Amino acid sequence: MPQKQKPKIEDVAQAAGVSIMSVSRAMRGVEGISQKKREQILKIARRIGYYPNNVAVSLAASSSNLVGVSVPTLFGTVFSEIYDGMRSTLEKSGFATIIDVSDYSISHEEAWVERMISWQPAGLVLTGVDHSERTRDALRRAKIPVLEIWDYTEDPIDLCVGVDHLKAGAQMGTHLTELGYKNPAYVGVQSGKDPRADRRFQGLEQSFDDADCQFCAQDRDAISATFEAGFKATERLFEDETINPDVICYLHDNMAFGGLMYCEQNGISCPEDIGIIGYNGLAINEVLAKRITTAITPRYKMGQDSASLLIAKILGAKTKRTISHPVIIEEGQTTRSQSN
Amino acid sequence: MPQKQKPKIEDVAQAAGVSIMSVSRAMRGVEGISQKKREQILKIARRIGYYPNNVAVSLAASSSNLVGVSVPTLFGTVFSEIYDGMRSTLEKSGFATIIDVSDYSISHEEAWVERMISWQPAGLVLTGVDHSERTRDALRRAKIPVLEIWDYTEDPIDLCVGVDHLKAGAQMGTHLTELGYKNPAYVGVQSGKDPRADRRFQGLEQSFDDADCQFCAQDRDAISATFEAGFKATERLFEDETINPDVICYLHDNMAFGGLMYCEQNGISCPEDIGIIGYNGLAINEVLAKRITTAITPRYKMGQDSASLLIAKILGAKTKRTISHPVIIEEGQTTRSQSN
DNA sequence: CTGTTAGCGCTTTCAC
DNA sequence: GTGAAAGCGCTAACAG
Repeated sequence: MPQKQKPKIEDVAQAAGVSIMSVSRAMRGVEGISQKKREQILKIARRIGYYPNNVAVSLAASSSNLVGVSVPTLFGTVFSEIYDGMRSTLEKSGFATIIDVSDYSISHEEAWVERMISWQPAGLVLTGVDHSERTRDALRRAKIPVLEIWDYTEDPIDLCVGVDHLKAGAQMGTHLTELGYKNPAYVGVQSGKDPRADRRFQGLEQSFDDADCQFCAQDRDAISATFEAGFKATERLFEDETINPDVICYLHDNMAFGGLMYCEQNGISCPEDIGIIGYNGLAINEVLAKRITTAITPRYKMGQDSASLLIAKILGAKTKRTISHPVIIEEGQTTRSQSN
Repeated sequence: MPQKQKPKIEDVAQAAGVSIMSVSRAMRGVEGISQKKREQILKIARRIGYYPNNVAVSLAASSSNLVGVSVPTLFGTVFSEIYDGMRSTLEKSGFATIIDVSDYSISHEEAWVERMISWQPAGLVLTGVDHSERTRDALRRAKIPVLEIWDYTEDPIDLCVGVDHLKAGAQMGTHLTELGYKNPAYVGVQSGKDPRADRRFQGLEQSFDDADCQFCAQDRDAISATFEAGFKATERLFEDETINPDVICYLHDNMAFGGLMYCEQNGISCPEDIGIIGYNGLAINEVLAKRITTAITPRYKMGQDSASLLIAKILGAKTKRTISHPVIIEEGQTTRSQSN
């Protein structure tokens, strides 16, 4: 019969006829107790429905099994997938995650980090490598393992697992110039909002520059990278008769899909009249008659790797500090060689 | 100059020349301290960079500002959107969320609830109304406010905000029979995996039954409701020449989109040869030439309402126990009247 | 291997 | 309005 009140460690100790320290050791699976006693205690704990109070555990041990994760958004599946990979791996090692959605705001992230540190988390995961000085300060002082994800730097606060977006942009640009595209347009969001997208854009620019081309237009009116924003931006692009791109580079597959839809619905043939390239390699691509040319990012895997690295660091194991994941250019049917 | 060590309440008290109790009261914004003193203390706290240790706060107060949220999946944007509405509302009231992804497993949920209770959360949010007896037991004993979301019941554990999926299914079915469809097929996932989808299916069945029709086929091979699963299931459906549906009801818009793609790529005209109906009203629909007929669920709003209700309950305010959100049938271009 | 003694940093309670 | 004392439930450090 379970008791009325929530059982505490003392109740287990009493029921088992041992000290609370023995129960503590048994529950945590640490050394310093005989195998026999441990099993007995665990059995009794289960019987009376005892679960350690995590709050008390964390206070006494001065650290919790919480990991704080800050992502800019949960829309668009990109961060959902990264997070999912991370969460499932962390969970296996007994960590729980507290999530934050910063909406791409550095100051939001800053406030969250400060609040989060009050939970004495075992680790913190931040998206990107752009943080406020105050955030860096708080992190430094708290001495908590910090992992930066999605973006890549050789010189992280602590650990970094991500994609070199500058390089990814350059790869895409090179791919396009090799196909013979000469007059690219760009569709994205407000400059400064998404640093990774901005870096990819720079990479694209460099590659095109190397081929003596430059962007004939940039549409950055969108607030977020949705299907509809891609559709609308493409509409604006084609309504302006002074520009005449041969390929449109979209921030993201979802925007690219919106753009593709605009073209199909307005008699613009792709890839004949216009090339389209996205980014990420999202699931929707799998079912399209005309698969979008894109750069595939290994999101779930990245999440898993991130978690492994962070766990290693938390447990004090030696690990590399950074992992850079390459993107894979996937040639779809929305681009083709221009040399005919 | 901030100190080397992480400042505690005592440091603030010393710096301000008051007792730690005054600092405690000032920080929490509770009564029992003069306005003047409070402001002084807060200023000093800010200056030396003091943040209350949440773990200690929670232990002493026997309750935390954490809210646990369990969702079956983060793919497909449905739960991301609900969660986002919830999170943003909770955050405004100072709550942080710990998320769980149960992968539609009741036993996973059970284990998580038990672990989560150890954090003395202010509240718990569970997806659906199907839980193990042991989960219900643990919840009852913990006396924590519990909110069930997405599904709907008049008799929740505690609070419930969601959609009546049986009714939603029936609405869709009635819509289809009124259009004159007589020979429906169903595409979903394994029966028992997603109780809400099963309930919608029942609703569909009832409506069709009322019109003396029944499902000519059901494809439930899929493990999850992805674009690709919808595509493949549709392929299987059309490869079987013995069945000849006039409309396919999909578990979810993503599957419906996959199905639509299969049709377009295989010379099957929609809505001429086959009708298609989805569920949820996802963002992708906004940019399609042929918008998918669907039932729109107010996901973000539901998240906000959920959070408001839970917060009210946590703060001890009187509120209604349940909110049922209606779905809105949106007639797209993938169905049409059959009476010609 | 086992148990005792001090806290972890804060809030509750109860004096003043 | 203010502060001293007594925990919240558990673990670290030590002693046996």
